Amino acid sequence: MLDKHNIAVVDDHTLFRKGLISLINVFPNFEVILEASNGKDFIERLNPEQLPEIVLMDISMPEMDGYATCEWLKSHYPAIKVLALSTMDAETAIIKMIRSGAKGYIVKDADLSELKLAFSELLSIGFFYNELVSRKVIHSISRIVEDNDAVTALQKLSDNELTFLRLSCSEKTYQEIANEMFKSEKTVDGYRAELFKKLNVSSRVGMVMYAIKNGIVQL
Amino acid sequence: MLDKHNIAVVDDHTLFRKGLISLINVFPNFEVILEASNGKDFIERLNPEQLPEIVLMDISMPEMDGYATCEWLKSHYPAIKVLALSTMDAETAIIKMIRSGAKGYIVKDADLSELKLAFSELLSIGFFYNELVSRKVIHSISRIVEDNDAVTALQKLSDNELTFLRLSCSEKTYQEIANEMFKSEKTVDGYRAELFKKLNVSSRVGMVMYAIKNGIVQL
DNA sequence: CAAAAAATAGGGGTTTTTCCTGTTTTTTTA
DNA sequence: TAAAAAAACAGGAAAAACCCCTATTTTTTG
Repeated sequence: MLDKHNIAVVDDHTLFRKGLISLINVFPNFEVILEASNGKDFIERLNPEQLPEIVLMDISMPEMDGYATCEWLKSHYPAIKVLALSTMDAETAIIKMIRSGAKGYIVKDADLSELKLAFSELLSIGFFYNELVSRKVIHSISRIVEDNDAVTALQKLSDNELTFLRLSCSEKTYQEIANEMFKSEKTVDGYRAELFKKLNVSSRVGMVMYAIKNGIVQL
Repeated sequence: MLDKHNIAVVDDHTLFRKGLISLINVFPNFEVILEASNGKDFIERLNPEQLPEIVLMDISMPEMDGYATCEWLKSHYPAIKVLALSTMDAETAIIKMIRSGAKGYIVKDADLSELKLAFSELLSIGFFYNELVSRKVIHSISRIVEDNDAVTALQKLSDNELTFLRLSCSEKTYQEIANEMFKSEKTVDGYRAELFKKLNVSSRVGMVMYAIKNGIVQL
């Protein structure tokens, strides 16, 4: 009788999670021992007596997203391998997830055989990067510096800058935004200038697109 | 021995589709008889000898999306009930899908019992709208006219307007866009004015947000 | 073909955005 | 608590965006 490998599945979409689990449990040598709907939930449920070897983790989740959870795992349980699972094949998401410590990346429209392959590779050689990911990574090497800026920029925005940025994603004039924030128009012009520098943009449109791209505002 | 109800599942994310199918097949009175990765694929596989009663359909898919497929079904097989399945709980998506003929809407983070309930309701009373959807629908009633504009506006944009709109989603000035399009700045100013009217916006930022919201440009 | 519609372009104006340069006020920190 | 740093505010000016009106030219259509 063989020892099954323990898997955890973290995804906020219940139907997807349940379905994935039922698929994995059909594999003869893998078993899902833990499921959670987001990073916070996962950490709470994590039992040190029975740790998973592989965590299948979605990127975008409420409460605590894939990046943060991956970072947490890296520092608390470095032996646990994270396989990032996402609909996005966006370069930035892949890079960011790998930076956060993910050992592999698989898109949701992959097929079962690829998932199985990913599991095996993770257990044998410790990582799994298919062609898609490799291509994206190679393509991004030239842009790593900018990406880095983009990733860290978010943390450095002040509350006022963030509020201003959100309000700018509208048809309001800066004058109207100033009124809404109970600030002088010259003050918000300062926020604008600061944001242009921090986000590396040169127009309000660029700023708005940055905000949308990085989920600072939702449409 | 009971007759199982036939279900079709249309979703481009293979893992999700396969998982969902394995979940549904556990239901004693439902059986998945058809799976497809997008609308076009679905129509090709559809066998008039054995039609599904319910089609679980994703909204955003390559080749042919949920809206178009739903419209096609409405005119070709009006008896088949579409249950829209999406990660988005955006009002516009729900409304648009219902307009296209979907008989129900369920988000991907619903749980299994809700899916089962949706199936039963579809078969018994012909539709399924949970509170989430109802709330969104009610909230949108006041805005149906505008939504209607938004839905139809897309078809009415000329090639030049579309090109201009896409180019506007950048930090280029209108002058630069005019050069790129080999048009006078006054001409593109005309496109701008026309787009403001058609999209019902009053600033470039509003125009850009419309374009992003409606998938005219991708980030 | 002639009328209508759409695309192109211009003139000239106001408002908003962008970009300088500063000063004053508040907050942080050594 | 005094110095330093950060935030708020401001004048002025150029660039860009926005707006209204008119006038060709091209395309569509009855």
